[in-house]
Amino acid sequence: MNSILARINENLHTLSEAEKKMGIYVLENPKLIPNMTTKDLSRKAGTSESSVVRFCKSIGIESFKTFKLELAKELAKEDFNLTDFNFLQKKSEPYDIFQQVSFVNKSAIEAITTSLERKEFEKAVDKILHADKLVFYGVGGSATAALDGFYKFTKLGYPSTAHQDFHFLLSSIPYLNKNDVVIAISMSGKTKDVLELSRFAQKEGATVIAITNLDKSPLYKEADIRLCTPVVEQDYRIGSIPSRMTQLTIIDALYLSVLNKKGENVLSRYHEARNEVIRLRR
Amino acid sequence: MNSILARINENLHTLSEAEKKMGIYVLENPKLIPNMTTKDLSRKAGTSESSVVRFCKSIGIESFKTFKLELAKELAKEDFNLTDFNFLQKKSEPYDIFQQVSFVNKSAIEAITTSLERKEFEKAVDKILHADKLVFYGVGGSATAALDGFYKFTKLGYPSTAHQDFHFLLSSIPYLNKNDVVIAISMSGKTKDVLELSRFAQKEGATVIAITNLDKSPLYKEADIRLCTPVVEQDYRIGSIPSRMTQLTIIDALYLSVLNKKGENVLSRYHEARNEVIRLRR
DNA sequence: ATAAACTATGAAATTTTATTTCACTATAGT
DNA sequence: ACTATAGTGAAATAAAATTTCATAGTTTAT
Repeated sequence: MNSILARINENLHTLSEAEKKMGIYVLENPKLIPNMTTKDLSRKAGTSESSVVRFCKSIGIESFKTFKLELAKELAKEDFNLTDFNFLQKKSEPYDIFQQVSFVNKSAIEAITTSLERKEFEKAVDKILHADKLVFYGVGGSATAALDGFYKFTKLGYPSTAHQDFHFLLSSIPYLNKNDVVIAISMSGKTKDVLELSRFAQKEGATVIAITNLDKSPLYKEADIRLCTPVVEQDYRIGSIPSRMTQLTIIDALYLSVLNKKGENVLSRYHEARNEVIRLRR
Repeated sequence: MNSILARINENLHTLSEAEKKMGIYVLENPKLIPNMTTKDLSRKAGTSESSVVRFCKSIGIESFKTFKLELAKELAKEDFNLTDFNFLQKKSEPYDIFQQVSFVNKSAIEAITTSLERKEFEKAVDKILHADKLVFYGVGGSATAALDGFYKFTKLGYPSTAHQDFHFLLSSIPYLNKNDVVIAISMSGKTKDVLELSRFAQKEGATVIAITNLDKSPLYKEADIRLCTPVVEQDYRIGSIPSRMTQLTIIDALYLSVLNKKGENVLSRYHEARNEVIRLRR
């Protein structure tokens, strides 16, 4: 089965009135969509252009253009359906599991293009570029990404933190100012600690960049800049595995973009540290 | 072969100067086209927006929009080709960098199949399944993977550690026994701390599973079980980024395999913890 | 050699399409 | 009954695609 259409079908009941009309029309005429405009589609589905755009966001795709593109691609494939997640039902052999998890991780990374908005990403890079201090915060499955960000941006010379301890971290927030950035990482966008921390930081004037699922969660709504990860199949066995890959890829992209923009200035220090690492290795 | 690209290739010599530039750019970067605008493409190809539109007509496609759509569909069908990593050379825009890093990460994961040996992987799963305690150790770029492993296997009820502090960690090694496992993570396989630790652990009777590049490094030679990551392009800008993805994917696969083998027994406790997490979220 | 005719090109204008904002409505919670 | 909130489409705005047009460079005819 087809993942975008399947996703629409599954979530049909969670959608609002106008969005449901959209969903039904799309499910009935998937092949027509890629050649339609928002106006066409809104007329056919009996809604408005704004609802078309909102519908795309609701099913986890950042824009109507991307929606059309992805749908076209999927319909083109039509057969290649390895997207079947109940592989863990039966007793699989370890090596099968390895191959499946590779596939899932790969697909998750592929899907980021559908959820990450270009403009938001550019805003994030720009903000970080001019930031004084960075705070990375994520708990549970998102702690890995926070640590990774902390590690990478420290290498670029940013005073950064990524403490796990919420109360410890809280005490550092009042020292943040307008040029400081909190990177709040939470798959669900509902994690209480992450939310509290980002609210507090905003109150103190810092900017909050959220790395979170494209979904109308509190964190999504409240963040200043949103870097969205795709909503992937939620199977409890896989848990946060593919999400963590997408979070990390976004961190990677931020890091490389900032490194690229900083240019030669930072590179010489970077190399200096690197050479020391190699020297100390022996 | 691919009909649109083939058509461009065949007719390249019949095209005018500006159109030829277009054709060459499209042939070199077909995957990027569907997400580009006329402006993007005209800049990259060194022509004007009008030439982009004219180019589409010249190769027999009525509009740029249709061109993008058709190209996307075709590429979706036969997705398997290029594996070239040297695109981070020039000054790129943030969003380009994002796309490139996604691609690199994806490719790296794909490549694990070529480096990870099935038998070694099965041995590793089996060993961990019967282990009493686990120690994850990795420094620098590999610290993320160590932390992630620590986090995951703790969820499965294993007494695990993943400390950063070498000397602190050393003091716990003499308490390891035959059933304990050290997962030593190092890209190069030459990192001094990781090597020392794994030698010490082996002397005390523990088993060392190495997650390291497929290469005749000291760690590769000395480990009891080798889970090899593919050797990917070593560009200092990308650094350890793709390697870290492969390390994490291996950890994921180990985790899921162990979870799967443990079966129902562990699942009930797992769910218990999970429900608490969800409850505490609100 | 020179003018006329033609061609290719990019800048700018126009049209179309997508996205955002905003005011209004319905509905739920107090 | 009164807020607060979510959902909606009309209208405004932004972005993207397409067309027009002036110009520069070629070719052709005389």
